[in-house]
Amino acid sequence: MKLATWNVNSLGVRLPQLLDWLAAQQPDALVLQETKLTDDKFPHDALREAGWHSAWHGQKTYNGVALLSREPATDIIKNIPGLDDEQARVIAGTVAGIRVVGGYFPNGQAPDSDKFVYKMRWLDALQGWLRQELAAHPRLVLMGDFNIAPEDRDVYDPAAWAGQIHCTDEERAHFQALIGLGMVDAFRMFEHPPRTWSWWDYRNLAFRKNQGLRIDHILVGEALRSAVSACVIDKLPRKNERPSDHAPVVLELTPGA
DNA sequence: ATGACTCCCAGTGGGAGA
Repeated sequence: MKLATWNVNSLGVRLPQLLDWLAAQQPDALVLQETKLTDDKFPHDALREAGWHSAWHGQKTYNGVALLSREPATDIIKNIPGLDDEQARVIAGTVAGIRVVGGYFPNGQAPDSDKFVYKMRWLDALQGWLRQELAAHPRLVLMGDFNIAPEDRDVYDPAAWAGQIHCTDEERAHFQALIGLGMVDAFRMFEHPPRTWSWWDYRNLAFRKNQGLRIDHILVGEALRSAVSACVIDKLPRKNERPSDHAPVVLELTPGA
């Protein structure tokens, strides 16, 4: 079984690349972030014609998430229950017995900003909800654009980024708190080349120079740990013309485990 | 050369992303 996450930075722009990637990768489920489409503009017909079911939760201009799957997802939840949030950042559903939670975590902009306060409040709410969700659905996968680089080895220039957004102690503590709920960072279950990132700035030739961050993650509930057979970042779409600034992250689970 | 972005909605610039 293959699950994946991809921040597409505008589904309107990236739909052809998404269809190509789906055809090549054949995931069982894929969560998208930054669709940047109101719900009436979601391209469900084009996806359905290509063989994919969709659930989506969007808004104008910013944010927007979706859950695509070969089989229809059930028990769909949009946003964090109990959190009063105008921003479309979460979609969850059950696919083939796996509880799939897709999230577009707030950016936070700067540690001294109102947006950072919102990021902390959002992370608190996510943690509270996921504690319950994991209890109800131990076979859970949380994936998406976390906008957190968990460790210095997830940052191309840790000295320059020290204390900066994505790298603050507060954000990293929240990442560890999610792990503490009983999940594992699937990427770190395996060896990878150093300087493996999931995001590269559009500016400064960052991709060519491989200056990036690992901020897109897949956390797997402990009940699924033994089923995890691979977790990789697929850099290929970042080499497209007009790419997203993020690369997909892909998880493989052993069937029947 | 040590520079070099891309969305969106606006409306010929500005905010946001990370």
